[in-house]
Parts: sequence; structure tokens; C-alpha cells
Amino acid sequence: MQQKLNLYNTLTRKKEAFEPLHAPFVGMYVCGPTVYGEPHLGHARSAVTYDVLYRYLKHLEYKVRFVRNITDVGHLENDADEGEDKIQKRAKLEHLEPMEVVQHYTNVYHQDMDKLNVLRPDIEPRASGHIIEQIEMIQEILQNGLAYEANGSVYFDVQAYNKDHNYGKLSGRVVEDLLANTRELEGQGEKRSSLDFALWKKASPTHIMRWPSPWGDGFPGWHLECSAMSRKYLGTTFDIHGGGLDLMFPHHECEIAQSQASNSHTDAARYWIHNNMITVNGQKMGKSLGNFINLSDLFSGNHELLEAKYSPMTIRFFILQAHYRSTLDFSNEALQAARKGYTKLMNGLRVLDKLQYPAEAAEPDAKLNEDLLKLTEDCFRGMNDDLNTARTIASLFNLLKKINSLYLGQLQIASLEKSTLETVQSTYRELVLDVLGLKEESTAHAEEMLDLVLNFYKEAKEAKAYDKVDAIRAELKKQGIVIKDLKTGIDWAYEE
RNA sequence: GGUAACGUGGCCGAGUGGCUAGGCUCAGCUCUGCAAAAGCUGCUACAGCGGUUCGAAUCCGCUCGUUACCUCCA
Repeated sequence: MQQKLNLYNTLTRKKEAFEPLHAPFVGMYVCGPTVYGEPHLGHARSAVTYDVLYRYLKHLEYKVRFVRNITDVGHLENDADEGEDKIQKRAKLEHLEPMEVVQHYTNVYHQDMDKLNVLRPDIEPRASGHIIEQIEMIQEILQNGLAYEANGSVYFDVQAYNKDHNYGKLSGRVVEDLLANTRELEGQGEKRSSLDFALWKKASPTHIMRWPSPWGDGFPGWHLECSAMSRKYLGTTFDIHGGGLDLMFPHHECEIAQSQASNSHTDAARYWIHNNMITVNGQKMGKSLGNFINLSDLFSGNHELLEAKYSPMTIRFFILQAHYRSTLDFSNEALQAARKGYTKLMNGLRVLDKLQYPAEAAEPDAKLNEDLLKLTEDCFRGMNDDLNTARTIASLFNLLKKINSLYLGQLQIASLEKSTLETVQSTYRELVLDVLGLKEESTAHAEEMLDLVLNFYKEAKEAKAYDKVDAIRAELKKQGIVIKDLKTGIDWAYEE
């Protein structure tokens, strides 16, 4: 089962065998959220995608350092000079300190990701905590002659850079085409070219989030944080850089340019991975379209597009049932199908635990053994083929059919090799729980079940079936629950 | 306008030259006191038209349709 993990690298537009720079160590950087609003389904897709990559790399016994940033400064509403910082805008609206906004939405993001069973990254750096590193990087780029200062701001000189480098290598853009087709935006007077992007922006007198710099008070450009922080924690070259497809241009293109133009002189990462978007009725779910669905809405079912509420694991399964590079279309029907599929997979987990290898083996069934082992290999084949969780899940369902048949006695456990059964059990458990990161979501409510038991208790008592009454009492006591026969009725309490 | 994708059966969604993807839905069967679960079987798939090939959903061309990026977005 020693297959290689292959990943699609946007830089080369090919699937490539994954070879870490310094095995068994793997460095992985993913663009995290800008914390100025509620996390939505798109955030979930990105987070779940890289969570599975992180989990799978760990499953392959790599020692992974996973860095995912929190953008809390510098992300402007638009590229024009008067573009307002997203965080600051929100802070003004809500009469809060910018850092209160940042903290609030960071907390919400963490809570929602926890619900989705997304593992926390090993390092979660914030842009505002790395101003010094960003200023250093700007100075390097200035010294290398690939940036210029203008009126207290510093801009990256794309055309100067493009003489010796290829600006556009990641996204397939051509500088000449970009120049010919760039839309005219207001207030780009300071820039030498419309393609140039800000490394440092001068803060206007009313701008709250500001830091001193060699160029006066200001704040860093959005693209810079990722370059500076990935370098700090993962080195000048690291293995994997991930993010949403919409960040490929300009954000990731700029990251590469900055890293090349600084003293790092690298593309930063060797494998650039991009997850695709969630669509609603075939259209991208986006802020500007106003058709995005927050995770809290999905969990509560409180949204005009939602016919029901959908649990975190349903959403996780929904995301995993598509390949991460395909668009994934939202619909109630699809979510409801996902809920059933997820439940089926969970039920399989319990069935699996009940399969016991019998004391006496029967006539071995070579074909059945072979089939089962092939199915387990198929599960990994899907994962290794560019993290194709859709294929892995399909294989798991195929495996599950056999598991159910074994459970029902339609296939004989005894006709299996013991090792085959063990492989089936470990493969299913490891993939579902550890790699895909699905977990059981109990829909049963303990108190309601307790009420049910108390009703039986009451009936037994009325029928004077005291052996049954005593048995119920004894069983509940094992759970730390005592029954209280009150004059007013039957109640319960935790045993003290 | 430039660039890049995509169009698979009722729905979602895999699949890059020949082997049943899978899930959900629907119908039937087995099991069953009734049901459920589970198993089995079935249901008009590969936008259209050409071409390459012994053979194409898969490669090439054209047509139609949809989308994404080029502005903030995961």
C-alpha cells in the first residue's frame, strides 16, 4: 500500500509527486480569514480542504508545521488610495476598537471551525503582530531596487520586477495584457503603474490602525503579511502554500513577487495549492453578490435559502464529497443527501466495532479477501490522487456494503483472513475519523431518553412489577442517576 | 475585451482512451407482527455536430450554453 501522494501544483499546472524539502518535516502555509465578518460556507471549504491535507500528511507520518494566518490589518476595501481598511470600517460601524472587531470575529471563526472538527494550526500569526518583519521585508525590496516610495507609501514596482522575473507565473497572467486591460481606478496617482501594489500605505490623519515606519506612520499592504510571516515561521522556501482560488491573483502572485524581490529570492513555497469556490445556483458565493451563507445560519437553519438546519458534520461531509478543485454547488437537496450519506458512514463505524473474528476459521474465500483488500487500497488511492476525497468516500461506501453484509451474515467473517478483517477495520476507522475528520454527532438527547425510561419505570410501578422497577433503578444508578419517587410524581437527580 | 475553466443519468458528484464510481431520490424484491436499518435489482448519463482511433464521457476542431479571475472575497 506504499503509494505516493500526488498534489496538483498551480505553479506547474500538473499533478506532482509530493516530496518534502526536508523529510520527514513538512512546512505548510495557508491563507486564513480576514476577521471582519462572520465565517461563511466558503471559509469552511478552505478550512476543511487544508485540514484534510494536514491530517493526511500527519497520517503519512510527516512532521507537519501548519501555519495559518489571521489577517487583522491592511486588507482594504479596494485598491484606490482612499480605500478603507475592512477592519476599521467595521469598527466604525459598530463603535468598537478595531482590535475588538478582530478579537470577536477571530473567536467566532475558531468556534465555527472547532464545530467543523477543523484542527487548529500549529502557529496562527496575526499581521498586526508582525509589523517589524514586514518593514524589514519592504526594506529588502527597496534595496533591491524593486519598490519605490511615494508620499509616505511604498509600492512594489511590477514592471521593474518583471524585467528579470516573471510576474504572472502562478496565475498565467502576462504583464503586457494586464497593462492593456486594467480598469481605470480612482486615486492611483502615486503609483507609477496600475499594476503596482502597496507594500506600505501612509495612514491618513483619521486612520486608526497605524504604526511608525521609516516612511512615516502607516500600515502594511495586504499581500505582505503572508510573505513575511511564512518566511519567519517556515523559512525562505517551504513545502506547501494553500488558499482559495480567488486569492491566486493578485494575492498569491504578489506573494511570490515579494519573496523573489526580497533577499529570499524564492517562490516561497514549492507546491501552490488552490481550492475552488462554493456556488449558489451556479454562481460564486461572494460578498459582493450578497448570496453567501454564514456558518451560523447553516447550523441554525435561519436563512431564506435554507429549508432546514444542517449540522457541522453534514457540512463537512458535503464539502468532502466533492474534489477540492471543483466548484461545489450549494442546494438544500445536496445538503440533505449529504446528511444521509454522513449518517450512513457513521452507522458503519458502529457496525465495524461489532465485527468479531470467530474462534474457528471457515473455508477461506480468496476472492472475498482480495476484494476487500482492493477496496481498502482504493480508499488510499483516492487520497493519494490529489486528495480526491470524493473517490475515497465512494470507496468507503463500497467497503461499507461488505461490512454490512458481514455483519448480517450474508458474507462470512470466518471466511476472511484475520488480517483482512483487521485491515478493513483500521482503514475504515482511520480514514473516516482521523483523515476525513468526521466524528459522531449524537442526535439523541439524554434528558429525553431519560424521560422515556422514567415512563417505563412508572408503568412498571403501577403494574407492581417490582423486579423491573428495581432493575431500572439499578441500571440508572450505574449511570450516576437516582430516581426520586415524590408524592407529586417521578423525578430524577444526579447521584451525590 | 484579455485569460482560464466547465457542461455527466431526477438531484449532487467522481472519472483523461477499453474495466459497475459513489451518495441522495424513485420503483421492485429479500428480511420483517408493522416498520426501520441492511442487502439485492432496476431507472431516459456523459451539451450538440464533426474528426482522430480497432475503440472516446475521456484526445482534436467547430457550435451552443454556463462560470471564474482581471476590483474586495475562502
